[in-house]
Formats: sequence, C-alpha cells, structure tokens
Amino acid sequence: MMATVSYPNRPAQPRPGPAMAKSPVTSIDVARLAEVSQSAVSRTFTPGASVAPDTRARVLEAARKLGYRPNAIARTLSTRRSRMIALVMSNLQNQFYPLVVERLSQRLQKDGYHVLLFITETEDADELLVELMRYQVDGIVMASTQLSSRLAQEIADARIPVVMFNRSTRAGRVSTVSSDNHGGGRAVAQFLAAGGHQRVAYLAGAEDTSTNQDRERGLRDGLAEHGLRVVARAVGHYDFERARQATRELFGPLVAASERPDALFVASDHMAFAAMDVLRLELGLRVPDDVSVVGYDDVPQAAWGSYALTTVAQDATAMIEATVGTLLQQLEDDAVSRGQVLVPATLVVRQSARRPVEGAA
Amino acid sequence: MMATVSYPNRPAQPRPGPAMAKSPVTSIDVARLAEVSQSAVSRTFTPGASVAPDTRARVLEAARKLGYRPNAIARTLSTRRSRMIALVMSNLQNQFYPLVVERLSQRLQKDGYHVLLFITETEDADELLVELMRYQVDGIVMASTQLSSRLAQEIADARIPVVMFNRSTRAGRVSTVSSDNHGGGRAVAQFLAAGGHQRVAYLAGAEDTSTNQDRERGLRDGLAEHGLRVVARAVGHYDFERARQATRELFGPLVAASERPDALFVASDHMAFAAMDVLRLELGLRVPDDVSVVGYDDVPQAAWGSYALTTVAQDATAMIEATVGTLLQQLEDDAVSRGQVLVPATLVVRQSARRPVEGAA
DNA sequence: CTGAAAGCGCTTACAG
DNA sequence: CTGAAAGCGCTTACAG
Repeated sequence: MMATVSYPNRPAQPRPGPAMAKSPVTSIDVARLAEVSQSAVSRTFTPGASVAPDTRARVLEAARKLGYRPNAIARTLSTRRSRMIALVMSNLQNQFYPLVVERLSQRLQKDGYHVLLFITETEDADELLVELMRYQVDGIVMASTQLSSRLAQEIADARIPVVMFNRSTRAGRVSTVSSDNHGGGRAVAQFLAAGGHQRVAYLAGAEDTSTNQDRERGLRDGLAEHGLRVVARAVGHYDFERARQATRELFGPLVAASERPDALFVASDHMAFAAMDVLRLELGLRVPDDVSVVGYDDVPQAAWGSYALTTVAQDATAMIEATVGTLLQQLEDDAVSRGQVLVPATLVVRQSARRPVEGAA
Repeated sequence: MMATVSYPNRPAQPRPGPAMAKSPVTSIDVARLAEVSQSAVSRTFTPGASVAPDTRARVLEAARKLGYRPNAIARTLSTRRSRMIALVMSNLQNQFYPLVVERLSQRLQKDGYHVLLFITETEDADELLVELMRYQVDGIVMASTQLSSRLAQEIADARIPVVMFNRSTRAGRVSTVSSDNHGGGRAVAQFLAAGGHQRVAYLAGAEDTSTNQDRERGLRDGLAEHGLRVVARAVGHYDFERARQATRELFGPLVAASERPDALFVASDHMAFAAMDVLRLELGLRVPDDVSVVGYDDVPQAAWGSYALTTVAQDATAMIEATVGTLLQQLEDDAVSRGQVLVPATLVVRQSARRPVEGAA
C-alpha cells in the first residue's frame, strides 16, 4: 500500500517564469552532490567536529559549486546560540556614542558575533528588551540606558549576560563598565583649583544617571580638598539645547558680575560645546580669559580648533575591551561573578581652561 | 513492547543547584496549561489566524502565567521571514550617519523590524554581506558602502531587497535613495555666483563615490551657467584630517594672494569644519570676509554658533521614509521595480558664506 | 570517522 | 474553529 505523500508549507508547484527565486541550497543538497550524509556536511562546517580529510574536501568542493552557506538561524535553533549581541542605546547625538557603536561592532564582529541594534528614545528599554530576548541574543550591552530591576531579574533568570556600558546600576547580577567618573571629576577640581579658580560652576547631565552623579561628587570632593565648593549649578540633561539654556541661567545678564563663576565644569563635551557657544557668541565672554570651560568624554570634536576643549578622556578602547571581555567570559561560563570595571580617566589639557602657572610652557 | 525513548541533545538530568537556568517556556508548555493544542497557541500569537475568543483568552492567560514569548528564531525558520534588516555602514565619524542610524532604527522598529548592524572599515562590504545572508535578513540597507556587482547579483538571486542609501550604483536590480546631489551642488554655485564670488574652489570627498561626483558636477554646471569655473580643487576623501591638509593646499602660504580662492565648496559638513578651522586658526583668514565656505549635509553641528555653516540640507527624514517605503514594498512584492529616489536638497543659509546683496536683510 | 534519526520551537495545509 | 502532523535546516548523541 502506498502512502500519499504531501508537502505542507510548500506550493504544489514552483512559481514559473524568470522571476522564480532559486530555492536556497541546504546541507542536503550538498550532501547529495558530495555523496555523503547530511551529517557529514554539517560536521565539515562545525569547527572541531571529526571529519576525514577526504570527506571534508568533497563536501567543501560541493558546497563551493552550489554556493552553500550554512543557515545561521537553523543553527541557532539547534544550539541555542545565536552569536548575536544586543546593543541598546538611547543617545547618538552625544558624539561619544557613535564611536562606541563603531568600535564595539567591529570588536564583536572580530569574534564572530553580530550586533542587533536597538535605539530607544526613552531611557527605559524594558519593552525593547523583551522583544530582543525573543531573538535569542547571547548577550546584551546597555549603553546610556537603564534596566528596570524587574527586567534585570528576568534576564538573569534566562541566563543572558548583560553589561552596562557607561552606567552603573542597582540591579544585581549585572556587570558594569565605566570610566572612573569620580576620579575624573576630582581631577577637574584639582586642575581648576591649581589654576586659581575661585568660583566653580557645574553644568549637570541627567540627574538620575550614575555618570552625572559620580562626576559631580568627584568635582565636589576635589574642590573640598582645596577649600572650595560649587557656587552655581544648572541642569542640561545631556541635551544640547537644554545645556544652552542652563548656561544662560548660570552666566546670563541677570547674574551680577561679582557673582559670575570663573570656571564651568560641564558633565559632557556635547553640552560643553553648547555652553562655549553661548558664553562666547551670545554673552560675549572670552574662554578661557573670562571663564574656563572643562568638559567630559574627549569626543573627536573636543580637539577641533574652534573649541580646543580641555576635558576628561574616557578611554573608549579600554572600555570596549573590558565590555567584550566581560561578555565573552560570561558567555563561556555562566558562573563567572558579575563585576564592576572602572577604566582610568585622564585629563586632556587644551585651551578652553586657564592652566596652572607651573603647568604653562 | 515498549520502546526505549531517548532524548538526544538534552542532558540526561537537569543541572542541579541554585544556578540552574529555568528552561525556556515554549508553546507546548502553554498549550498544556491552557488545555488546548500547540497549534492553538501558535494561532493566538499569529495576527489574523482564526481562534475562538474563548480559546484565545485561555491561551493568553496561560502565556501570561508562564511568561511565554514566542521564539522569533523558530518562527523565522518556519516562515523564512526574520523581520531583521541589515544596516551596513562604514563611516560614523561623519555626523550625518549617527542621525541616520538612529532614525532608521526607530523607523524600522515601528514596523516591527529589527536592525542587524554591520560596520565595515573598508567600503567593500562583500564579506560581511555573505555573513549577513546566513542570518536570513529580510532586507539590506547599504549606507556609505558599495556593493560589488557580483554580490549584488547574488543578493538579487536570493530575492533579498537592497536599498543603497546615499549612494547610487551601477549594479542592477538595486534601488537607491539619495538627495539631489547634482541639484544641491548647482544651488551652491548659484548662491556663490549671486554673492559675487569669482574664484570658487572645490574640496572633494572620496572621488569614487556618486555623492562626490554628483555634487561636483552640479557645482561645475551651475558655475558654467554664470560663466564661472572651479579654479582650484583638492581631495579630502570625506576625512577630517585629510580635509585639513587639502585646505592647506588650497589656501596655504604657497598660494599667491591674487590666486587665492574667494569661496570654498566642501563636499561634506564634516570636512567643512576642518576647513574652517584651518582657514581661521591656522591661516588667519576670516570666514566669510576673506573666504566663503559652504558645506553639504546640514548635520547638527552646522548650526553651532562657532561655525554657522551655510550648507545644503539633506532631508534625512524624507530619505529614511523613502528607504523604508521602498524596502517594505519590495518585501511585500518581489516584482516591484527597482527605482532611484531623489530627495530634494535645499540650501540653508547661515553666516559662513557671503550672501547676495538682494538676499541680505 | 560516519550515517540515521531525534530534536530545537515554531507555522500552516489538511481534514474534520 | 481545532488538532495532528509535516516541515523549516541545522546539531549532535548514539551505535556502528
């Protein structure tokens, strides 16, 4: 008795005509041509699997002829490893982040990983992450974004390694990589104090971020060591336009000349550019003669002649190495402990802030 | 007779201890709890599939209880649709591209697509794309990257829609979206001519790109209409440092004052900033009094006070809409013809170039 | 080293 | 509307 064989999910006949797509070649097609089993094909494309040299050669030859490429999606379904890493970002306007996207992608590509990119407007990435997890990403890098503790727990339960980049977090079981924001802020304080500044103002980033909190604490701690304090403060929220507004609050015509700060530490270079433009072009103040400006990040534009911004450099390369290292380690061994990496931050002295006398050429 | 049932690919026993991962919940788990078939579960998560309201409710309730989320990888394997779009880029230093990454990601996310990001250092993305195709991406957006005609053909054979963003190409069966680079260049020529400039120089981007070629031809055509021509030319390759060098060639001390151009059209804003810094800070020339500078792109920094760059705006939003529209259309209907979309480019007048008299306030 | 076969977690044509 | 079952294209434990 012959069974009627039916093929669900396939049209009864291939679509006719020149527009017909070549149906993708699979390991079975290769096996047929090479006259080996489908397993043998799979093994020759699995590093470390045992295949006789002769078998391997025939498979590779057949694969070449057919233009075969193993289907990564099918592999993922079998192995539960997608070799995709989710990168979650919220703020590409700050020039530090394009650099991070670029370098991090390349670094992960080098290790055979691919980046699934998620941009979130809000800092809350929960909903996106749920979507992410459906794609079986092997790991998650959160840059400039926060994670609710509920979701952090869920991700931890699913054993997906997470690294917070440039953010720390209260949620447990998550590694973080950031620059030494407190140390950086403190170095700025020391530099300004040594330069004889008496009235230091602070232009804050988003107040709920660890970067802003640590940079500000570093500044305050460093100033205190010299008997100084922050005399004025406004919030720019890491946003260009709001930083302009904050600068007007701090230095605008309503501020008496005697009250005017003689130095401004800005929580990011991106905002520092806004501040410098307002100071010079709108308020007619000279930088650094009337007011010294110091930023944070050392983005490429900080070196541009029009700004020549003295700033704290975050070592992006070191931060990325630490991020990828942490991720790969956790990918290999789930039991690895979650740590906090702090990359040293160094002051880069340019022309936007008055220098200590002994530091001058 | 009882068959011995074995379970390959699964450890004989679950790993013990508190570190044991919850095994992911599948549609079968949900079906069991809801007391329906696995098919019914799948259908309630498939938009448009027919499920009785009561069944759906029980499934959703069970799914909620278990924290079930359909596995997107398994869905991809069945449907041959991954809902992933590959975005290939080479140059995030030019500020136009972070903007594109950000907006394009968000736009695609809105339609339920995800972005698989590939950064290539070289402009040749062939090897990366082969890797891409293994992930069954539904479509490809190539921004600032080229496609070899061999690979273009291969992708076309595989019926994967491709949109070249901000690049045109000689390879067939590929759609392109760009701004009207020729029209933009021509508008610059007219503006400079109307402003009374006599000696216009051109600072070129990478010479093998369509953007550079079209902008330059537009400039030359526009100048010719006014009896003018390009009196000097140097190549900056869309690179900041090389643009600085090119500016020195065009305006440096070796150039006799009588020979010095009175206007400079730069193929991208990114390079225009480099040029302005060299002109002002290194060569002591005033912009626009001694030399007018016009850029191309209208990146956010062009509006910064220190540059106030007159430039040609590329309408990123329109370009992205066109890109996504083209992509989705081809995703739905393979037979749709491949087209070339040209988005109008408009001159944005700021302070870096002398204005025509009748145009002044 | 090799092949047959089960399984990864879905979708969907088919037959009620 | 519903369930049983084949199929998507791999990987890998098992038994030679």
